[in-house]
Amino acid sequence: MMQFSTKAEYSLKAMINLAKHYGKEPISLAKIAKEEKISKEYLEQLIAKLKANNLVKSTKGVKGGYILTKKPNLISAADVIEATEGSLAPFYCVSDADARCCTKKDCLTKNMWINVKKSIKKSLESTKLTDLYK
Amino acid sequence: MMQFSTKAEYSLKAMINLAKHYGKEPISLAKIAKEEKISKEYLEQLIAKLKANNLVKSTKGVKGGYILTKKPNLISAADVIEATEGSLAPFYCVSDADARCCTKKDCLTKNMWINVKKSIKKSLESTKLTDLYK
DNA sequence: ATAAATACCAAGTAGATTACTTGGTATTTA
DNA sequence: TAAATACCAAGTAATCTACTTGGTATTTAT
Repeated sequence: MMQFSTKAEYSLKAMINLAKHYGKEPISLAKIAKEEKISKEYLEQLIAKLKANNLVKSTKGVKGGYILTKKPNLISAADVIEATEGSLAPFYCVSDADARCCTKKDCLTKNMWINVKKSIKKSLESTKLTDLYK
Repeated sequence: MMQFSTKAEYSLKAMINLAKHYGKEPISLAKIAKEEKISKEYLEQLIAKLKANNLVKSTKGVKGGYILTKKPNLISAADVIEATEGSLAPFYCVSDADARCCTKKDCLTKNMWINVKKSIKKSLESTKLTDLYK
């Protein structure tokens, strides 16, 4: 089955948590993990990807933690999910990472996957962090 | 990564193969498998699902094989992929099979997944077998 | 200075899933 | 009666997910 994994779920929860505290002091990973009921050690790996994609920044040491790099209304679900899942491509032949596919000039099936990918992207890009909490 | 598996790929290939021969004699699984370069034994499992979803019908014995139950322009990619992949839901909380999700009355994240699912479905439902070959 | 709390990093692992294979039985036609 | 087909159930190797384990580096409070 084609389903986003808990990577998408957990990273969205973490980003929503940070969005709610936007403008305040950094929040530690331990606090986010506890509040969102996610393994801290696993979330660590996901937030590393969010940082690599410039969605959060960190400060070390006591009182350290994470904050968003941008206002919550400027970060989309697509940004978050693409960072942690790696791609929004619903099929390998339309993934940037894995572009092996049929060699045909104009593959009709590939065109279909391109459309599916576009529609997924559109949905997720139009959803901002601010749309995910009230 | 959220990607459809080879189940979607193989079953689409098989159905396109059958669509091209629509109205003629049944085609054997062995022939489809050979032409599409798919393991016959694996394809057997996939075509069983297509049959269970009433997309193909079979005749046994020598000269036996498979034919489509409907005209190729009446069968969508969504029909085929849903039959073999099990669901088009991009996240467990919007899957019919697995409806466990947050207990909140109006979960904003769930609403997002509902929209994503709808847009995937729309793309795949609008693509008929006849759109996948010329 | 030192201890505590934090981020950061690399490698290992159990369980689930995918993509098959294996070894059959049942049915139909030549 | 033999061959070709569909149909069926169970086993399996490789891969992926969702972690865990065991550290190091940095910063603040005491």
